[in-house]
Amino acid sequence: MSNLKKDKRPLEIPKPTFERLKKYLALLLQEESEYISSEGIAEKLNITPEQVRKDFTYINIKGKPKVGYHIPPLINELSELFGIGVMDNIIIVGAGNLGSALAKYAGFKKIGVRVVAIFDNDPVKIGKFVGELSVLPFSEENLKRVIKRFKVKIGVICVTEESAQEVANILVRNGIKALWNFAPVTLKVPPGIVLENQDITTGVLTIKHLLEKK
Amino acid sequence: MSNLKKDKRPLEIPKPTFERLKKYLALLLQEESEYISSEGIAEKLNITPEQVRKDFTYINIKGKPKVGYHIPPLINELSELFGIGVMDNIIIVGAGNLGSALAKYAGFKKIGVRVVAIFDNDPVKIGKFVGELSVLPFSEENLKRVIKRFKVKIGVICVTEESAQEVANILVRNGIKALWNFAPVTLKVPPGIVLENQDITTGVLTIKHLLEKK
DNA sequence: TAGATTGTTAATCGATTAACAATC
DNA sequence: TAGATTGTTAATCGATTAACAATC
Repeated sequence: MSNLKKDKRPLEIPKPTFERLKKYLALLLQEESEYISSEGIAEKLNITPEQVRKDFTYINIKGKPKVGYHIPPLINELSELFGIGVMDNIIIVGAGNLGSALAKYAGFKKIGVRVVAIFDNDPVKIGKFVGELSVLPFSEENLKRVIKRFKVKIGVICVTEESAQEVANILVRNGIKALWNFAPVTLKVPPGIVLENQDITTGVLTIKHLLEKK
Repeated sequence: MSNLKKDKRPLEIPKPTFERLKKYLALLLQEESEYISSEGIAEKLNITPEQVRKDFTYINIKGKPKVGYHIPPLINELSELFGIGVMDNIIIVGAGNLGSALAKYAGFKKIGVRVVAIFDNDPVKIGKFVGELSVLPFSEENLKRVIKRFKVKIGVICVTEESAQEVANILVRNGIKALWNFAPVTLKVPPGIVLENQDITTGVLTIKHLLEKK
């Protein structure tokens, strides 16, 4: 366990800090140099170096004055925080363009994620290959088998908004513990199930708002 | 202009409020009833009704005690805030699965966004149709022409991380004012250019972190 | 050593929550 | 009218910023 202060009280990472830590990790994974200063990080993310240093007090790393932070251990520490060391098998439901894009996404490996199956109920898509995976029919038997065999905890929803809730129900019923939802719907899930909505349109709303102000 | 208080001082919408307003809008667009209470909204988004009411003080709407908020005017007000009334033409660079998914995404209309062109430099993809659009060769001439003709201000980057920065440079050079970046890279853009990074992996990091704590 | 950069504490700022009055 | 729900002000809580001491 890493987030202990000297006095041994574990401390909760504030939400905003947590979000920034994700950005630091993404940035560091791209970095090629060996060391980086708080200033270096701050600059690329449009925040202050003080912010960066403060955020780092929540994880167990030390920088060197005059040098900055050694990147590899920093990546390790952040990786541990996000549970990247443990490889999680995930399944994707919906083999449309979005589902296919995710199934083929190369960056998952770096963050401890492996796509083990992709499902669809469109006969045209079933059996076709998406990257190295053949599209499986979305039946409860198939689902059950895959989830059991690969100990899958995370299900990705890439279906239409009309089917999203039903798919969510089926996944949860078959033992999925977390849903990563790309459909533009507000899903209802039982307590204890982790739900992460990845609303793809929100970004463009921010852009429109910013452009309007000019 | 809508965000004035009684005393006519315009007031900045706090960032967290702004983010929630986006969620309210997404939710309301799915809603079928005519009225909704702060409690009704709060429940679906796992926040408190007080939060919702407080947030609404930043926009120009009034609810009715005992009834709640009338959804249509609420949607209008939020739409105005995000500049949804004005239709923005956007172009997509990269006709892979992700670019294609976006090009075909039906929900854009609702938020005042229209995809007018999709580019790629892969000869295999050029000329093929993605929805109703034929993939255009990614040349500066084509780009210039489309941007001028459709008054395009927003460019979407759906290319590999290797080409993303170069594509960004070319878009900006040809008059694009805002970039919506789906490539997992930290782009550098000149001041004045709006940059919105849509890092698709961040969601799963949150999931992994939450699952780990159990 | 001098200087740069980290790490930490204190002060400020801003957002959330609580309480309650207004109102349909 | 009574009751429910909004709207707003004040109190609390939490995050950011500033200042500076520690250290390589």
